[in-house]
Amino acid sequence: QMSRVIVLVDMDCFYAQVEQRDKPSLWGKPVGVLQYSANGQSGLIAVSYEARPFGVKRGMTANQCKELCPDIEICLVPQGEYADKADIQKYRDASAEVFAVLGSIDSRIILEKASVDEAFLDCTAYVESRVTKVREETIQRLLDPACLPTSFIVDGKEDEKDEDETEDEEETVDEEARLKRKNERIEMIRKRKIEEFIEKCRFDDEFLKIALAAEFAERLREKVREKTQFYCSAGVGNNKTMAKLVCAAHKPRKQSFIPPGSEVDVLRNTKVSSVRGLGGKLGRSLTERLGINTMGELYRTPSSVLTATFPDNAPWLMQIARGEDYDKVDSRVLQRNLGVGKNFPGTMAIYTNMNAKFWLNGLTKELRKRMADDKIKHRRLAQKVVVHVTTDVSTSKSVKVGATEEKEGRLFEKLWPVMQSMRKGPGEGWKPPIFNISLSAGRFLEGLPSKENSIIGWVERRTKQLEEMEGKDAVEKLNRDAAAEEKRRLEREEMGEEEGEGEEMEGIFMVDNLDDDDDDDCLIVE
DNA sequence: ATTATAGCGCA
DNA sequence: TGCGCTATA
Ligand SMILES: Nc1ncnc2c1ncn2[C@H]1C[C@H](O)[C@@H](COP(=O)(O)OP(=O)(O)OP(=O)(O)O)O1
Ligand SMILES: [Mg+2]
Ligand SMILES: [Mg+2]
Repeated sequence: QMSRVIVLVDMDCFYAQVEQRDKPSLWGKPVGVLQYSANGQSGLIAVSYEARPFGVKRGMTANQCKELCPDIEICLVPQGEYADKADIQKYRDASAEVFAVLGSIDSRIILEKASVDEAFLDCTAYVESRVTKVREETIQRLLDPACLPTSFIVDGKEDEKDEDETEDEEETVDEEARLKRKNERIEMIRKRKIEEFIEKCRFDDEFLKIALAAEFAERLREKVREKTQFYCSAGVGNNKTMAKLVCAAHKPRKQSFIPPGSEVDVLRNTKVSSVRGLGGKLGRSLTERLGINTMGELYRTPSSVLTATFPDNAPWLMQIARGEDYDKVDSRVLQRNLGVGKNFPGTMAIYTNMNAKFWLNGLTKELRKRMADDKIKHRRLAQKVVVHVTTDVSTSKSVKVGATEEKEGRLFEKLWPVMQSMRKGPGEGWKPPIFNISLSAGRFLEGLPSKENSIIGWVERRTKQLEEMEGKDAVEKLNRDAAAEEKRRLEREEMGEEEGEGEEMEGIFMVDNLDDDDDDDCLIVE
């Protein structure tokens, strides 16, 4: 089949950049983002590039990283409102800003949200439409050094000759000058390789399509930077696996692409564990059972051996080793489910009925807030909530269905019995002890009942105004304010009795009236 | 390390 | 469809 052109965009030290933007004095400084949990368990979940040369790594405690990098600035992940837990909403909001840019460029591009900070883009249709343009003009444009200013070719021949540091013959006293000359040489090699690549584009459309996607990615990244202040990196390849792999080759603030046909060379010395899908048990068992450490070794393993050892995975493994991957870019920017959860490790485990109820209650409130946000923002309602309880040995899980629509206010009453059904022990105690509770809402039904439309309509009009006047941040806040109001409405409903439709409508009318008060952002006037 | 998501195979 | 399990950020 026709070859595809895939781009993977991944934000650089994403949460750290969010904190740097929040507090601009942190730009250019070593920054770590620390996730607390009052358990005393806490670790870094993001580390700025300035801190990485010190050896600071994700997972380290504040003390550990202070030892390696005394000047590191530690930022804390916000805490939840209802439960003593981390709340990463601010990073989701920042992610939404980035995706607004990614989705606004060209309607022919298929966009898949792969995580809070990365996206796959299928640019095939877009580049196909540009391959047909006058070739010489395109080539001249691409040859301009300003066209691919942060691009690197990755062909698997990197450590052949002068590419890496061949130490200077002469003894230099001036460390700075030495470094400068080294960088100049790296930049020279970079430019030469790009030129070689572009020259191939004259007669080879496969090369040209990659180059056009790289040009596109340069512009896209610049636009992300303009609109959000965040830097990112990108990888370009013929499939998701290669795009993702090559993105990591040059980071931060850079992008990389593979000359068509060099995939196997790029993979040759790649550790299996760094390939998407092989970072876990499968990759480990490749090493343990067949002694395979690199993708080159996997490539050379006879298919009979692979089939005998991994019958289910052998076909996929052989494709991936050849640099082939037929996984499609799935046009999807919204999450399929949303959840909250908390660990209770070791001695923090939950042993009592009361404690179980306490945490389920807090987590339910956090979930309900998320559901209210999602409802306003995406106009959809979760049809299913899953309660997951991890105990001693077996991780038990149970689900709960039921039209959650409009019943969010009674969520806890619904979930508590589900949770109790997982209790084995009688009386006050809870057996077996619980090490994790997580809740997740999903199976969304698109669209809202028409009775919802008043508040939605208000948000829509207000969104337009704010976008013009104040930008994306204000819009995110507006959505949350509206969700908060929605939540309060549900709480009133929960409190009490039948609760008149009148009061409800009144709240919304008041909101409606606010429309003309153009300087008032507040939704609630009670 | 902790807290999120997504997707697969099986019954 | 529910559940356990795997993989990833
Ligand atoms: N294991 C984890 N647990 C919790 N949060 C995580 C974990 N891994 C990553 N995150 C969060 C914080 C990261 O800033 C964000 C994006 O992850 P990721 O892209 O892997 O790293 P990064 O963006 O911090 O650095 P890089 O520049 O290497 O991409 O997701
Ligand atoms: Mg990243
Ligand atoms: Mg990432």
